[in-house]
Amino acid sequence: MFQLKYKTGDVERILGIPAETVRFLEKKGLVNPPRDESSGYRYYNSVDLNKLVAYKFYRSFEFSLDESTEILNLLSHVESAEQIEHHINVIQQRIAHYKVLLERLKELRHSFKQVDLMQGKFQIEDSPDLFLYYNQVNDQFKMSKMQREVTLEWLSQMPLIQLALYIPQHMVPEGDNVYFGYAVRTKYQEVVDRVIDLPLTKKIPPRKSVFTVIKCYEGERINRLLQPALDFMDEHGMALAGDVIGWIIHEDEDEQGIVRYFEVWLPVAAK
Amino acid sequence: MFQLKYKTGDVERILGIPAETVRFLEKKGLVNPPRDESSGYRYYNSVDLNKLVAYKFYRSFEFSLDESTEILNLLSHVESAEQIEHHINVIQQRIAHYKVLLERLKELRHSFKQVDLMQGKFQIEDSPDLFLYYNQVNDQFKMSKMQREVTLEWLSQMPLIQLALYIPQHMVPEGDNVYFGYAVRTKYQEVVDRVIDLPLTKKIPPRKSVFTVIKCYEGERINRLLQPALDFMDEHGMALAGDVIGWIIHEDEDEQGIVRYFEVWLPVAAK
DNA sequence: AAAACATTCACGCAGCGTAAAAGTGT
DNA sequence: AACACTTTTACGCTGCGTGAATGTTT
Repeated sequence: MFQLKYKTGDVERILGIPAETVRFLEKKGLVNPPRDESSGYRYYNSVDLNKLVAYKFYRSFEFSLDESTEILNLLSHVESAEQIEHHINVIQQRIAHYKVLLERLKELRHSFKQVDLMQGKFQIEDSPDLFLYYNQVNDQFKMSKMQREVTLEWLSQMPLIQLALYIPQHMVPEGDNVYFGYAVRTKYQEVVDRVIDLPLTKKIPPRKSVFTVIKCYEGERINRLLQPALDFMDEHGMALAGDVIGWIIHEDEDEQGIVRYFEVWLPVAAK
Repeated sequence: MFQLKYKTGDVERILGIPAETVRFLEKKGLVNPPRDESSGYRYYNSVDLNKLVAYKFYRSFEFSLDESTEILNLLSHVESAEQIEHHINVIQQRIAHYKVLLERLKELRHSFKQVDLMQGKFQIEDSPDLFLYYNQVNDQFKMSKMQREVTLEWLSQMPLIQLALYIPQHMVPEGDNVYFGYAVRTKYQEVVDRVIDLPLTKKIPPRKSVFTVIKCYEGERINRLLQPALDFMDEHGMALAGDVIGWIIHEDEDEQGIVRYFEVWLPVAAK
């Protein structure tokens, strides 16, 4: 009752690895079971089975198929140890990356919460400390070689950047010019290092501001929608004291059409 | 010199998104630029471009294409906020998962280091605290329905499990029986909870042991290779006091053929 | 003669990128 | 007429899984 050879289906039954997957892994060079001459059937032995298990083991660390196969078939224990060492770095970087994603996701969640909390309401707070760059004026994108290059550098820094807007003080509330681009909080130092010397990129220090959320239907001018914030300043003995910054939170659609929500900060000073 | 419409190539130049990718994203329903009737050329406006940027933004959080498209085109800001909330959980779980991987990788690194440090050397230490199951005796895999099911449950717990071996005390060094299967350290409580009541699964408490690394060429019997460890015990006034456990570290190939390294623990007591 | 296998092949998934062939714009 | 540009189509990548059509029987 000895059975030291296993067919593809046996492997599937014993290890739960689908037959076609086992054949696929053979094509990739992981195992190489001998064939029965006449039938073409593959016969695996216990070493093959354990190699398949070991393969699953390495794959579960997210080593690639090729890496796993190398470790199991090609590399000495010293070389494998180096691969593992390297993979430890990969995983550590991945953890670091996800931690940053998490922080940014929480910022994003905070922004979304502002929509219902702050629409039509006003609050005095320091504007975020950031660097800002724009490549779009109203509906028109800048297309010079230089602007393209700078834009690509900025876009490569997602998701640490925000899709930002910028309105010069003298365009509030009667002007029409709105500048769109990207912003990054200075706390994301690695991004700041990369954009700090780029042309058209400027530092916006935190300033005492009126913060609010703007609801902007299609065709409406953001500039004019800032009027209620100016009124709020007026009531509280303040006046606009600098350029407006902000960023988009979301685009919704309701019965009245497409609507965009923006967080905005309007710098203020005592009148 | 107004240009409010952008062709696919313009998008590529301005945003660095390859033209074919932009068309692909159209097929997926992210954007829907109008076409020039006669030429079939697509014309994008600034809203399209910003949607593509926003898409990249959400993708960089590892939202799927479908999720990103939903958030940008279908969901209200309240629904989007829920998606983000959910994604925060996803990312948190991913971080937790990678932290476990990292811990296990460091254990793996430690095992590989033992090969050069402990080959032919012996050390008294407590064996690891673990649960163990086997489904292979020498070269033969068990194929009963029950054993298959238990095996699958164990294999689903990778990479928290080890590919283990087990040698009954009376098989050392003269016997031939070696049992192969899987082990998990008791510190991985979530795995232990799943295997603790499975048949053929037994708890191996930590025991004072001789620890060493075995180098085993093909055809050699591990049982006999344990003799040096027994000699070491003898010299130090100890004797084998229980079943041997261990696990495979790696399979190498050198001039003499295929060689396997195992970490093994041989329980001891004073003679 | 049928049940229960095994084989190969093609196609599917995500999320694009690349290269080819044919048509268009200036 | 040259040349840059656009279009569609098909195929590649990773790591498999599924299903069909055909052949075998440890």
